[in-house]
Amino acid sequence: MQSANEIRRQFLDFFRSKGHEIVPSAPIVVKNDPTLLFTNAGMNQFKDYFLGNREPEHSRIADTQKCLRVSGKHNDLEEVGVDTYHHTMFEMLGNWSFGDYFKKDAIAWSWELLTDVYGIPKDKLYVTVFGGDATENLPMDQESYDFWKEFVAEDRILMGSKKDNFWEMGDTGPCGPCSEIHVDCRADEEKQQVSGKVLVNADHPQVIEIWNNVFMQFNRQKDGTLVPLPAQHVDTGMGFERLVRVLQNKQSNYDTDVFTGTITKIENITGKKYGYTDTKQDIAFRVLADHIRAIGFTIADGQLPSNTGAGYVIRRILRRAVRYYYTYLDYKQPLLHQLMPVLAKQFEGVFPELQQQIDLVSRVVKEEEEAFLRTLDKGLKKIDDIITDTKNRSTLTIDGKAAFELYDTFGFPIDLTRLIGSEQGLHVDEEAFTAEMHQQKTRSRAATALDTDDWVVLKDGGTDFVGYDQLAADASILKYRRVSAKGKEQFQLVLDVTPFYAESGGQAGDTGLLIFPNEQVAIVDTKKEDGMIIHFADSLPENVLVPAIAKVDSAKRAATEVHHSATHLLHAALRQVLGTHVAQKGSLVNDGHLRFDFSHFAKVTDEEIKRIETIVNEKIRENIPVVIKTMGKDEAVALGAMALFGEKYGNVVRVVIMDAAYSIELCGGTHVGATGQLGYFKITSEAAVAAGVRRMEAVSGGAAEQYINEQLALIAGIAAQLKNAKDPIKAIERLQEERSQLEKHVESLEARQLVGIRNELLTKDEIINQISFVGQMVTVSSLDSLKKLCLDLKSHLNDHVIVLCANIDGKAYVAIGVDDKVNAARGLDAGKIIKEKVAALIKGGGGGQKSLATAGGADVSGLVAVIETVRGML
RNA sequence: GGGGAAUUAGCUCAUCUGGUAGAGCGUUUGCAUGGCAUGCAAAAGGUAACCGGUUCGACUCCGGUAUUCUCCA
Repeated sequence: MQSANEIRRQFLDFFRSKGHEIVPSAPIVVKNDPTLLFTNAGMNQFKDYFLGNREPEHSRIADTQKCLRVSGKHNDLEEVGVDTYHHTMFEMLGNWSFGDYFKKDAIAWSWELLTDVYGIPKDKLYVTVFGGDATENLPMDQESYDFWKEFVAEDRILMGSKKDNFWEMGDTGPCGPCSEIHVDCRADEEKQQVSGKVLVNADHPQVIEIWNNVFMQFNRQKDGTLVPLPAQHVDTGMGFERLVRVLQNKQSNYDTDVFTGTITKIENITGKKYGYTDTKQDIAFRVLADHIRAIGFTIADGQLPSNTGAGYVIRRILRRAVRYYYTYLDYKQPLLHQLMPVLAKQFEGVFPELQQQIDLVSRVVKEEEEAFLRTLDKGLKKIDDIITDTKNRSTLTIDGKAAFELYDTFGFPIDLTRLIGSEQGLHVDEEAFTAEMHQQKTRSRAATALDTDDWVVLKDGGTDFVGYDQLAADASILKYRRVSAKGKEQFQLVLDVTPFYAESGGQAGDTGLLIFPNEQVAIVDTKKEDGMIIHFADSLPENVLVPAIAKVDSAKRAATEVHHSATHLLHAALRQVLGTHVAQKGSLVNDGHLRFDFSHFAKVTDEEIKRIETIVNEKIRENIPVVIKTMGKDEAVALGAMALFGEKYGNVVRVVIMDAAYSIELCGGTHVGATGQLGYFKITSEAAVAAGVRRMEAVSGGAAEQYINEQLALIAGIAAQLKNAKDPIKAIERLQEERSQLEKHVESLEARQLVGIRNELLTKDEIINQISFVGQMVTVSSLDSLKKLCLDLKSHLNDHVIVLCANIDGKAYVAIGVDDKVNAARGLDAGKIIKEKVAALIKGGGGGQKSLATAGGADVSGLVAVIETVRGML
């Protein structure tokens, strides 16, 4: 039996032998594309070639691409693991022709690979071709049909609908018919009963599509018409996991050696056995085997779990995995991180990025698991309360609102609530739960509602970016549009020539001015979208057709460049001081400061920070010229340039060098001319952002100078307050020490004073009707002391009624204590006495308990009457 | 970006509707045992995140700030 690794190798070898260039997988995490969080198809990284925005370096390419799908028509996260063939992360094998070969070769090669190389019996295969569509006026794909006829019996060539066999990238753009290959994996007796023909494209688990060949031959215009493309392309995708399942003759993707390694490991860890069935326990095995791949490779590509965007998707996948092992494998500690080494080893030869960062990834996963297990623990406590409450209300329905609160506020999974409820014979009010969920979604959408007008196109063409060399340029507007969010209106402008740097690689977008003959428009930000440089403005010029001078705010740009160059110096210094495991995990550079996230497993000590600062400042004083070159990627790597995990680089890269022996980085940002321009560098903070990831913030240039001045002013201020003590720190320590001693002293004095008053009051005890009565005016400093005094007296007198009155800062205060026995025998209640009798006498309010109550009021003259009134009640 | 929640002793957390801030673990001390594991007893430890308001009285109610958690986008 061929192993999965051999099968993958054979695919790549086969297409290499047909003249294809084999390229690495693009990162699974997509950056700088707001429409896509993850790579979800093999062609993603080649989109620009099909759109004609970029020229491919090879006309024939093949690869295996890491993809992730967590939503879509057939791929809901909650379904993964339940069946035997859906996945979150999967590999897509693909071969591409960019204006090179077309239908004939693509069809012949796919047949050759499947039947000759892989040896799939021909009578297991069916193919589909596009059958035409009358409403679109599209003919049937006769060409493909004819090419297939050479290999396949005609009754195995099926006609497909537009839905299944016509592929489009979007509403407009390249599109064309496609041809799929399906495999019938059923047993012979089943095949005799029902022909595989009718099961193709019918969601049968054993009759499955394994390969899709898309033939891009049209371009769809905005008006919906189709124009033949000048260059025709081939885009194919073969699901690797399915292919392996077919070749290894298994019923389920999870029975192939793509997954058995991790499943065996899970068996070892949990002591449970995988049983190939649909029990919850077996589903849990599949969920873990699937999810661990998605989690491992996304983190290796630099995306940490978080509470927004792509990071939130990873967090959800990870938590679903935890939920399954926690509930169905009865394993209550972190498990996923233990699988990571097995996975990394398995993919070492294909996707080495996981093995290279195995410590970091395992650590991040473990920490994330621990955090969620804590969340579960807290939720379990809360759900106990909810169940008790439900039972107390003598109903079997758990309040939907309560279930939602548990989910929404405490992150407790709703399916666990259902499960635990059902163990107690309860069910969740699903309708109310869904209603709450709906409200939450509506609220969020309303808050992020973005109203975008259509582009108003003035001129065709692309943008020429000149910002590396110039800070001003003559420019005219190519197109613009209005965007409004939450009542704020903005305009986006695209220029034919621009010196404005769009936010990228952590460097903030430029701001500046568009200077027209009669007016100026402020550019408040610059960002990239779909490869366009978009300038944000709060208003439009009167006449959008007039050329302008586009002028970048040069002071701000310069300050930003200082921080960007400082980031490179810092990165190199970190690797020198902490070790070469330090890799960039995120970066932010603007005119005010820089922020740099990097992998490292311990707090950076004060001493290390000093050494890092020293190195960077030495490099600044060396005044090293910053050399920027474009060169081949291989050449750059050979020079020792640092490239980032999870970044996709073209074959020609921009390299920033600050002393070839010190710092060489691939970077598209803008920099100072020589390091001396940085002036000074200072780290302002160091902290953890996630397991194994630290964050440093620093300032350089003018910002550093300002920072130092502020710090010095602060110290001067402190010293002045301390009367310029020689050692301010010691002076503060002494002050704190003195303060706490004084506090203790005052406390004990007061306590002693209260004891004195108490003893004196005890001598004034009168017996009235067998009740020990104390009613006196006292002098104390606070209501609290009055209360304490009353409590103290209570513990020294049996069968007591105590009334203490005080004038504190001109306000009247009363505390009344009644012995429990007196309360029971005579019905005297301190709280009631205060409310009903005392409060009115002193023109105030009050209350308390039966045995002790307090009141306060404005009228001090009423206090004598208070004592007499209570005496009268005995 | 929007909603919800949490913040109390060194740690983990109680304190039902406003009315005397507690427990377990840990720490210290003493006692028991030749020593250790341990057992018993006692003590110390609090600006209830921070700021403001309502109230006779606020850990508790209201507003703001900070940090953390969580759901949605």
